[in-house]
This record gives sequence, structure tokens and C-alpha cells, in this order.
Amino acid sequence: MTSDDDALIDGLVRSAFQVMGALTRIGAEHDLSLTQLRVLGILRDRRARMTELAAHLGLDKSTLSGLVDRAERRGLLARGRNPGDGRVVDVFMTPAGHELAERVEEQLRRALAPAIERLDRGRRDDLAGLLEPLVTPPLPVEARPAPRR
Amino acid sequence: MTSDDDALIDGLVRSAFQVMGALTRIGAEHDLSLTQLRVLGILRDRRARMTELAAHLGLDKSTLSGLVDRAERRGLLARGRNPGDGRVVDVFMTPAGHELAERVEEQLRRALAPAIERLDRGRRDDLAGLLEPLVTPPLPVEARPAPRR
DNA sequence: CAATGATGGTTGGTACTACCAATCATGTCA
DNA sequence: TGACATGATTGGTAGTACCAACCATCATTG
Repeated sequence: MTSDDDALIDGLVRSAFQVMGALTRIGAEHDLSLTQLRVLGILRDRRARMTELAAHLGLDKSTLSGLVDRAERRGLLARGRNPGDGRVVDVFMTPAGHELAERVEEQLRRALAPAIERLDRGRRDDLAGLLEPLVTPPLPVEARPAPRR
Repeated sequence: MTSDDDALIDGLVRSAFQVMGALTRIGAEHDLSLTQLRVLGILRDRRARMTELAAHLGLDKSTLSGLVDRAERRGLLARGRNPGDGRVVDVFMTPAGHELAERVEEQLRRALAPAIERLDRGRRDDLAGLLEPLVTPPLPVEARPAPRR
């Protein structure tokens, strides 16, 4: 890591703020905070318990209680009992939640389109390929497939 | 813009959350919110009036009042009169603010290093080059240099 | 040049985000 | 069956962000 990477870091930070800006704006149109958007993103394809969700988001459990409260009041999420463990509260998306998530995703596509279209097809694929290793953490040692010998 | 871009959008969103996560964490270590970090970033190389700053951040003027209040109380920013216009309040960074900004930048470098180092030198430069057009909005028509004819 | 209106900031009120500490219910284990 | 651990909620505090109302200063114009 040398200071030659300054341009890269600058680009990453700026693109991050650009994406977040778009997400914040789109969220605001639907009265959703960035965090609620993240929750919606996570719950799209699975149900999760409160603590699990909090850990995933790096938030305190108590923060999530309020978050889910409000989303539940709006009919986007629902709480359910966990059959295996009476202490656990499972959270999952309602049909309305799914529908909203769908719309937000579409809006994000639209919002990022002008920027993305400044790159031609080949460069878009290059960029996607370069971002991939950046965002995919290497597996922790225990979970790594055994090296061939 | 086709749905082939889904992988790219996914990469952009994930890298955005990764960068924001790092920034949020580093900010928290210094009791700074993401927004305060942004303010610090903007004021590193210039002084700005409140309204200008608010517009730049996409925030309401009143939000900035409180933000600057707190940063000022901590000795990171200072308010000054504007010689040309008595209504205007200029904001600028104190030496302590500069020092903190420096430290945060260094920490961000360190935080992103593991991810960045998953790419070799050439790929890092490629990535920086691909992000550049993405984050640099084309000049608005009026400001564009006159086309040669 | 005084009245009017526009501009720049702050203040007050509300809602949400996020944390911590305390609490309550349920599970687990000695 | 206690005692302890775990999962979630509640209450309290600080910060973020909005809007509306307000005060001061500037700019116009009658």
C-alpha cells in the first residue's frame, strides 16, 4: 500500500458518497432511512432474528427494536415467533415490503444509470470485475477449502 | 443501461457500504458522524459560508447550524465574519481540525488497505481510472468549453 | 432616504437513529 | 430447582435532519 493509491481511495470514497447520496435520496422519497433500506436489502431473501440482524448491520440490538417497530407499523416488516426458541423474535418482509424493495432497486438502477453510461460495455464489465475482489473478503482460515497437496 | 449491469451496481453498492462502514467506524473512534467527516473533508482546503456548505452536503441550513455548533465547541471548526457581507458566517477549520482530518485520512488508508491489496498495482490503477469518469459529472452545458469548429 | 422585500443564519419543535444500562422472559446447566 | 446465560424490549440521552418562524443585514425602489 503506497501513497500512489491516493487516487484510488479518492475514487472509492467519492463513488461511495455518490451511491449513498442516491440511496439516501431515494429512501427519503419513501420515508426510509439508509439503515431501513439496508434492512430491506438483507431481508429480501431470508428471515432473520433481531440479534442476527443487528450484528449484520453493526448496530445495537436496541437500535433495531425501534427500527423494526417503525417498519412494522408501516406494514413493511413483521415479527414472528421462532418455533425452536421462545426468546427469539424473527423478522421478515411483508408483501408490501417486497414491493417497496423492488421499487427502490429499480430507482437505484435509474439513478446510477447516467454515471454508469459514461463507461462503455467493456469498461463496465472491467469495473465490475475489479470491484468483485475488493468487496469479497477472503474466507477466514477455518472456513477455507483445504489446499490440495 | 441493461440488466447486465446488475453485477456492476451490486459491486458499487457493496463497495460503498464497505467504505461507509470504515468511515463510520473511524469517525466513531473520534466521536465524529459521517456528516461531520464530510464537513472536515470539504473544509480541508477552503473556508466556506454556511449556506454554501449546506448546499454542498445536500442538507438544510438549520442542520448545519447544529453541526457546526458542536464542532466549534470541540475546537475543530471556527466561525468568522465575512468582510464583504455582514449576514454571512464563514466556517473554517482550526489547526486541531486539520490535525484530526489528517489522522482520519491515515486511518482510512489503513482500513482500506487489506481490500485494495487484493488487487495488484496494475489493477489498482485500472480501477482508479474506471472510477474517475463515474464520479466526475460532465460539465453543465453553459460551463462547457466552446467546441472547436 | 425610508419602506419593502430578499438573503443568510439561528432557534424551536418534532421524528428518527444510535448508544448504554436496566429489565423481563425464556433457556440451559450444574 | 436454582443460578446463570441469552434474546429482546424499555427508558434515557445525544446527535442528525427536517420545517417553520424568526432576526439581522443587504438590496431596491417609490
